[in-house]
Order: sequence, then structure tokens, then C-alpha cells
Amino acid sequence: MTKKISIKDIAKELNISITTVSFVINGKSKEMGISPATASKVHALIKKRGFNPNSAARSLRTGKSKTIGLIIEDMSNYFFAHIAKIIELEAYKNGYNVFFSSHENSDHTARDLIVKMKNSSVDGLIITPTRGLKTEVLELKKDKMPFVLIDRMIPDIETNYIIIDNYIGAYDLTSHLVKNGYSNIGFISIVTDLSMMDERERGYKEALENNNIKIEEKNILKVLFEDQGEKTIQSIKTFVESNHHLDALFFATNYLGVYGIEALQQAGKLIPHDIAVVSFDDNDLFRLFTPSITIAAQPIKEIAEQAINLLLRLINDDVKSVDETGTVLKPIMVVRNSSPKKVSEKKPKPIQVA
Amino acid sequence: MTKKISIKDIAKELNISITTVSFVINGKSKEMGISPATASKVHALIKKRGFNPNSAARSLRTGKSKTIGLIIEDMSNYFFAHIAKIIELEAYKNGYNVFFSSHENSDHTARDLIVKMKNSSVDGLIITPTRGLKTEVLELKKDKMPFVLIDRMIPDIETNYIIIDNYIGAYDLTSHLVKNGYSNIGFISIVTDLSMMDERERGYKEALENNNIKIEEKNILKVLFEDQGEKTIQSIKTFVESNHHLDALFFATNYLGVYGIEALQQAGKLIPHDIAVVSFDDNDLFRLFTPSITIAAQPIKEIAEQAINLLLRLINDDVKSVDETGTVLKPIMVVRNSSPKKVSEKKPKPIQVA
DNA sequence: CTGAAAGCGCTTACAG
DNA sequence: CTGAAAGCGCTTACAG
Repeated sequence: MTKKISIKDIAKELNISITTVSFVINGKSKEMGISPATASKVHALIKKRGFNPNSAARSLRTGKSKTIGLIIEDMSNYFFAHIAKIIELEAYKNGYNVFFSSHENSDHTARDLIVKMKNSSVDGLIITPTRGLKTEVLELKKDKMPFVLIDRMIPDIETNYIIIDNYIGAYDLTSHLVKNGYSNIGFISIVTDLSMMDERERGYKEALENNNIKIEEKNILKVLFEDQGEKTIQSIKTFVESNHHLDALFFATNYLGVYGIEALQQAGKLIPHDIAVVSFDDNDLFRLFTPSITIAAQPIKEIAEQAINLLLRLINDDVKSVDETGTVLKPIMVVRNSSPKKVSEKKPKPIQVA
Repeated sequence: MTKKISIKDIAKELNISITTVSFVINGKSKEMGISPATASKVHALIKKRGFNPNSAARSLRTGKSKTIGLIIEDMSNYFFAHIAKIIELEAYKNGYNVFFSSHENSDHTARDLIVKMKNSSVDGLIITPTRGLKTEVLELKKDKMPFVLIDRMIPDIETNYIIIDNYIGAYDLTSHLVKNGYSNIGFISIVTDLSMMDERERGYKEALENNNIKIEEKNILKVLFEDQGEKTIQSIKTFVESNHHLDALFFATNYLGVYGIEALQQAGKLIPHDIAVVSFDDNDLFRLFTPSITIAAQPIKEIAEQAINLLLRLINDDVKSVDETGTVLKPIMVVRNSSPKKVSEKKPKPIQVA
């Protein structure tokens, strides 16, 4: 890069002090009593020379970097990609740049990322925590680093977080299936001790209990998050094929639903004729698939906006009082065609198109 | 934030100079002849105190920020979300943080973002350029700022770019339709003078010409990029309903294909019985939809990896010689069920499921 | 083998 | 109304 022009150059060319230049750059002309004539001379030259203050110097001096960090599970996932988009937009509007990164549910990676972000002296952090992140989150609190957790919280730690009521979402989805006549409902989730996934499982189980349906452990499949792709599809396929009594499937998250549809296709199972399907989270596929899939969606826009706005307020110290406040949003249940009223047994299979 | 520990604190506590500490931090112990004893004392204390060098200071001093900027069209789009994920991973592996932002095809926003990124003193930039970005790109070149363009290039400017052969992709997709018996092929694109979209249109038209099919302007629909969502769906619906002679539809990009499927559903048109469909780009919906959609996919992984690796090499000055080199990758055509051999006219409509 | 010191480009008390 | 100067935390010639 060619040498950039500095505040000193501007000052020299105008025969004034760098103090004056600095004041007008930072919009303190009035406050500091810089004459309007001087101020406009400065503005003119800045524009002419294309001067932009060096952010590293500014950051070093002020301790603020006008940068925030976004640490999520997986950037390429529909939910997180949309979250990221909204956070980015809002941040830029407020003069902040955002670093982003995915931890893919690895504690180790998540820890690394937090350290890296802190070293890059971000002013604040939005984090989707992994399960083993307690120490780091506690440390963030001790350091008085502004941050807000999204999608998940860490039990027993008071922090700012924006999550949804996973229990209710799962409870409603399950009740909906029961109401429509399904009683052998498979639950497909991931192996984890993430609170959100526990809540979804609890919602599923309590909905069954309250409807006097026995909870069968063999109706529950848990795959490894690490086993993305073909491996998970095969697990689901095997699970479905060896559990012919199942009349409905509940996918506990976004990408499992996508894999699930693929697995059912491979297994030659027709939705909803052979088996009904519901899933947590929404995406284009669920909406447009034939049949469209019944879901409990997270209010993406609300989550993202509340998170970034709260973070910005924390950074600017507007709110000591809002500190340590969890926000729990309601999931949005959308009933579609994958979970209709169950028809009486053994109806002939309809002719399949193409 | 509580005050962070500095290199000075480490030096003082060990009764050595900050120079020595700096050398060992930067792995120059050997080179500078620091005694192993001293070096390990330093390492031990750094670990104990949790010291991390202040990046702003380092950046100010060295002029390098270990940060790159990623400016794309839309973070929430399948293609770009995946691109971002890979770039991020690779960048972190190499010790770089990445800023990201979406311009949504607005020249104004794109310009803004480039300026902001430059001010944040990124070491390099990966950009999906908008059509009016010529001046800015030229300036980047003049400034010797390392950058690589992806997805699109700017005609008449020699730069590093990674794109795909859009002409071939569109030509092959169209030829495939023609070979399968379709001759009234609608082309749905966006209003733009992006070179990539021009190329796709050229591929479509030349494939028709070479097959002696007349190009009809009324078979071409162009919507505004700004009209995301319902508005575009309605345009496509209207287009299809007022052009009953069409027997196939070519969607020039990802999200148009998604809207197109929705529009066809609303119009009550069955794919492929009433109308065949092909699209540029791939995604979960196209793969799993019934019928699955024939596409020309971009090799996402290759594009992203080549872009970030080239950028890293440019930043580290490894390659003056690679400078100004365009790379054109081949799209991957995947024939699926939305474009089968056309059956003779007026076959009875199959019974539709659910 | 190690240290004192300059300087990167800003902001901000302090002084007049 | 404006300026001289300290200092943010590093890196790196230079000196010994």
C-alpha cells in the first residue's frame, strides 16, 4: 500500500495544529470553539485529499475499536446466515465493523475464537456458546467485556442472552401431532448437553406424558453433530427402517430436518402418507417442499435485532440496568402439509408423481 | 474492560527489557540470540498472566492488521454463506480475522464498505464487485492494496479474479433442455449489467441459435434485484400465466429459482409435467424438491479456497507474478428430475399427491 | 546476549 | 479560539 495521508499532513498543509484538525474530524468544532472558517477549510482539504483517520492509532489511543465480534455455530446454516446478515447491517449502520467466525460446536474452537477476538480488541461480542464455555463466559463478565449470548444460554450464569422458548416450541409441535392422531412419534436430535436441545426434548416428552402416551427411549435417535452429511442421513434412514411402528418424526433442528427429508426419500417413505414430519426452525426447503413441512420457527429478525441493539447499548454504557437480563422469545409455529390429520389405517397408497 | 496487561508489565516483572520480551513473543529468540533460559521464563510468565499483545499497537507499528475484508452480495444467500464459511475457516487457520458485509448489489453501499474496510486497515480484500465499482477497483490497484474479485470481474480491468464460466453453464443448461425436446424456453433473470448475467443470457441465446430456435424477447423476464420476495414471485407468476406457450423455464440465479418454484406452485403449474425447470446455482431445495431441479452449480469450495489462498499469497508478497490473473472455473451441471425428455403433447395429467 | 529510545497516528488534558 | 506535548502499546534499528 502507498503511504496514507495523516492528520499531520492535513495540519501542516493548512498551517494549523493537529489538535484543531482532530477536533473538527471528531465533530467537536462547536464544543471546542473552532471557528467555522477553520472547520470548513479542514473539511474541504480532508475531502480533497481523501483523508481517513488511521483506525489502529485511534483504537490504541481510545481503547475502542468500533468493532464487534460474532461467534456462531455455522455460518453456512440458514438460521445463522440470516442472523449474521441482520447483525451486520445494523452494526454497519452504527459505524461498527464485524468479525465473524464459526465454532461448529467445538469448545476448543470457540475458546480460541474468543481469545482471538479479545486480542483484536473488539468492543463487544455476540456469541452462540458451546456447552463447555462456562469459564470463558465468566471471564468475559469479570473483564467487563460487553457481550450477549444468542440461541443458547449457560445455566447458572447471569448474563445477557436472547433465546427462544425451546420447551414451548417442542411441546406445541408434539401436541399438534398428537392432536392430529399420531402416537408413535420419533424424536431425532443431536448428542449434546446444550440447554436448548434439552429443552426441546423436555417439551417433546412432557407433551407425550400429558397426553398419556408412553415415552419410549427407542423412539429417540441422537446423532453426532460432527457426523454431517451422508453419515447422518444413513443413521436416520436406518432408524426409520428399523422402527416401522413410527407414524411421525420430530426433527429437533434445522439441518436434521433437511437430512431427514433426504433419508426418508432414500427409504422410500412418503410424507405424510407413510410418516408425518415436523421440524424445529424454518428454511426455503421446508416452505416449498411437497408436502410443505410443519415447523416451529425462531423469530430470526427479532433475535438478531435485539442482540445487536442490546450489545450496542452495553458498549455505549447506556444501560447498566439492562445488564444480566435474559430475553426469551416465542417460537412461531407454522402448520403446513407434512402433518395432516391422520387418516384411518391402511388406506391405499396414493399414486406417486414422477 | 479491566486494564489489560502489557509487554511492559511482563518486562518489569522479569527485570528484563521490553525488547527482549518482544523478541520472544515474536519467535525471534533464536535469531536475536536470546538465551533459552530467558525465553522460557518469558513464555512462562506470559502464560501465567494470560498476556496477549495489543493488536492495535502492533497494527499501528507494523502497518499490518492480520485482518481481511470480505464484501459480498448477500450474506444470507446460500452461495455466499457457504463461500464465507470456507474463507473464514481458511483465514483463521492462517491467523487472520475477517470482516464481512453485504452490499446487496448497491454501488453506493459497496463503495462505502470498501472505504470502511480500508480505514480499518485490512491487509486485503475479497470482493464481489457491483457493476459500478470500476473507479474503486482501479484505486485499490493504484494503492497496491491486495485484493481478489470473486463471482464477477470488471471488464477491461486487469485484476485477480476467480469466476466461473457463466456462458458455458447457461449454454449447457439450455442445450440440455433443447435436446430433451423443449423449444419454448423462458429465461428469467435480473435487470443488471453485471458481466456474469450477460454471459448467462448470451449462453442461453447462443444455445437457442445454434439449435435453430428463434430467440423471442417476450420469453425473457427480468426482475429488479431490489424486489425481493413477494413482488418477484408475483412477476414470475404473471409472466408464466401470460405465456402459456412456454414449456420450460431457465432461472438465471439461485434465489430466482427458489422464487420461481414458489410462483409455479401458486400458479398451479406442475414441474415437469406442465413446465420443465432448470436453474443456475444449487441449494438444498433444488436437491431435495420433488421433482429435484436440474442445475449448473458453482464449485463453491474451489472458488472460496482459491480466492483466500491467492489473497494470502498476495498479502505476503509471495507472488508478484500471479498478479492480475483471472481464473475461470467450470460450472458443474447436474441433471435431475425437473427436465426429463419431453413427452408427446397432451398426455393426461398424472394424479397429484396430497 | 540485552537494553534505551524512536516512532507508528491518533486523542486529550493542559496551557494560554 | 488554538497549539505543544504526553502517551496509548507495540517493533525495530542502533548501540554496546
